[in-house]
Amino acid sequence: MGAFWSVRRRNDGGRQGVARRELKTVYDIARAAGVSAATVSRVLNGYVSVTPATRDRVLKLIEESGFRPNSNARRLVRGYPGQICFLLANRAMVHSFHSRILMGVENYCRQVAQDVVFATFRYGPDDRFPNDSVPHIIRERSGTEGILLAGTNYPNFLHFLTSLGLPYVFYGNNLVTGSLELPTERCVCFDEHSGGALAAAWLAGLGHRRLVFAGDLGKPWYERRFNGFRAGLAECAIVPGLIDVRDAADTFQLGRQAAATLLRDHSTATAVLAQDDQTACGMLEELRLAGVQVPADISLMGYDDIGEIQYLHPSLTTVRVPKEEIGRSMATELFRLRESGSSSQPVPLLAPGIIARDSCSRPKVFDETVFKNG
Amino acid sequence: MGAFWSVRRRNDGGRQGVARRELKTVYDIARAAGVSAATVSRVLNGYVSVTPATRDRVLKLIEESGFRPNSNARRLVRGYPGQICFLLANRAMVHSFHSRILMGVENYCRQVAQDVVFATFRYGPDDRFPNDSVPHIIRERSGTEGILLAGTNYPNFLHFLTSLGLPYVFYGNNLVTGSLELPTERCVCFDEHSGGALAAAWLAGLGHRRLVFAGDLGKPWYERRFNGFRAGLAECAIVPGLIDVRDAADTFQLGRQAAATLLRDHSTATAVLAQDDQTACGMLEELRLAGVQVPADISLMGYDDIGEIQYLHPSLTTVRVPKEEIGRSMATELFRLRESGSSSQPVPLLAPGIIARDSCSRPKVFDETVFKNG
DNA sequence: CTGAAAGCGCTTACAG
DNA sequence: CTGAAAGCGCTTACAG
Repeated sequence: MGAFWSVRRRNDGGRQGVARRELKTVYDIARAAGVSAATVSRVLNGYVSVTPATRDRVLKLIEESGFRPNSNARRLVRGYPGQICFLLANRAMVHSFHSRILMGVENYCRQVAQDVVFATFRYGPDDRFPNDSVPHIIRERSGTEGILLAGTNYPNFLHFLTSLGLPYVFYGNNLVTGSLELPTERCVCFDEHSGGALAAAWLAGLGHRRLVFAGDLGKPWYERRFNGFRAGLAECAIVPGLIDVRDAADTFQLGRQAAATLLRDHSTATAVLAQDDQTACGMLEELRLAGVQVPADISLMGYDDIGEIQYLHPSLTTVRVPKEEIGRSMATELFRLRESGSSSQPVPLLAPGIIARDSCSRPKVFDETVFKNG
Repeated sequence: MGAFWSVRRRNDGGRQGVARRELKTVYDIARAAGVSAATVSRVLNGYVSVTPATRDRVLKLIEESGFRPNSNARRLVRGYPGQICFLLANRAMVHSFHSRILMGVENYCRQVAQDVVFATFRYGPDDRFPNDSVPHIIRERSGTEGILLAGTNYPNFLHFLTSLGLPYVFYGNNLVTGSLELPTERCVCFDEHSGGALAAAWLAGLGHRRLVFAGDLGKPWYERRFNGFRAGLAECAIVPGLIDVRDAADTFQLGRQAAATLLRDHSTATAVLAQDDQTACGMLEELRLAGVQVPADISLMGYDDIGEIQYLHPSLTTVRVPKEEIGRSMATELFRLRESGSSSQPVPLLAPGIIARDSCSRPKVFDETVFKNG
């Protein structure tokens, strides 16, 4: 084995940058090419004001020697960091939802040659932030263009970043503001309310008249989904039932509890919107155990469109959330912030959609009055 | 709303670093404190050779002004990057498995005050790597301490990094070497073979005598799992059946196909080890559709311990893979590489374990001969 | 214990 | 089109 892994380290003609000599700085290249460091720099940066002959000579040396410019020197002299920080707050893991946001960020940054620093941070809504408690990248200046705040956040940390003069953009859907309104500046959101309304329209369109929302209204984001759902149904003169579960160990368990409540207290319901996909998974499980068929006996809809649910049986109809787009939008917004100085106009809300799969169908007892009233 | 978000930006006594004056460099601090920049630097770096009085004066200025040192200047002069790069190769997303590895990396790096740059990269096993095709952070020098290679990788890229003189450590389990042996240097692996053997011992211990492995042996990592499984069973004089499916759209579908084959060709089997958890999910689904009960009719075991499967019904018994530990080990190994110059000794294999849940039980027809022979 | 000075490796006016 | 020189903001021998 050693053989193979060594053998291939031989000089392969310079094509892959095996060092012919030690040319580590622009001065080394300059000396070898018989030009000044300034000229090497110009070639490196693609300035047109360089004679082709000179340029070729320098380029050849660079390629042969495998020279790569020192990024810290570049950043220091250019005055900008060339990096942004994706900060996942108050989460134990990169779950599939935030993973997609991260991918959106990374994809955009790759195109604009910016590095993405990944960091995590846990804090409470009333914490202060002594210097040694915050992520390393925040403790120094010019380490990052700014912060992309994902995960769950509270106003205290946003204020802290403001006081630091550190630009940031946050994922707004999971910001906990208490009784305060969501700020619209530096905030990237998708329209949770209209996602709920879309779900309402979808289920009502299938002919459902007796609908229920199942979720934890203690969380503002779920409350917004419910409000949208209710508003959407109001247009069809329908008032949804509500199963508000707040004390579950996790959202899957919450779903199971919600389904138990559903069977007990809402036995005439023909369709349910769960607060999110994971909750819907829990409900599906509990319904199965109870011998209730989805969608034959009841239609079940999720919210988020996490990848895992397409493999459920039945596959889950859900509200699509533009996760990659959220990431991309957060990144572009941060760079726009730099250009335009301080806070620009509010970022437009991103629009959700419906992913139709197998967990929703027309209700068993089709109610003609829907169309008479509609 | 605007009110709230502005109001809190007022000076809160300097505690949160609201700038009293513009003190942006060590020279500014030095002038204000009546000392030299060198002394400010000493305070910043915690040197003991500074008079308490001087130190306090400087510290006070730093705190009041919210001064943070320029990280690029520090890195340039110190000569090390203060960052490492987590490179996810040939993957469309951060799935839960790699997400846990990333968390292991980030957790460790946070403790040692290193930033983690997250990047993705797609390439083929025969690609060359012209400068503009590789991730930005690789194109410059001193941008990173080295590369942590996760995802699926091929030797050509490792050789390329070697030729660049860029230190790296790779996640070995998903390295595709063709017919070549896995290198042990710079390689962090968990012991896939022994995970398979553990699964074998577990199932045999439950009394199973007719067992099957379901997976894609075209992938070396699944082949290693199978080999371990077979070796483990050999100790009980059992030869497992094999369902080798190679043409599935994804591992879930692969599982469904495998289950169909199982029912058709291995109807006497009492236990199955799936190549991974996702495959087991597919099998579980297909078995359910066929009216086969798990574990009553057949025991089913996964491999990986991804978080999603604990909510399955029945919850899935699986092979635990130390994902966070893999991440942590990759990071420590990279820093060790820097200390000890070039390649140190091989990294020890990380050990898998068994997570016992509900999908495995004793076989319906308990075969006494197991104990007679064992 | 502290300061003056050099230096990290680039880029960019400023001249020519 | 090209070079000499200054400067980005730190840290670190070297003196004292």
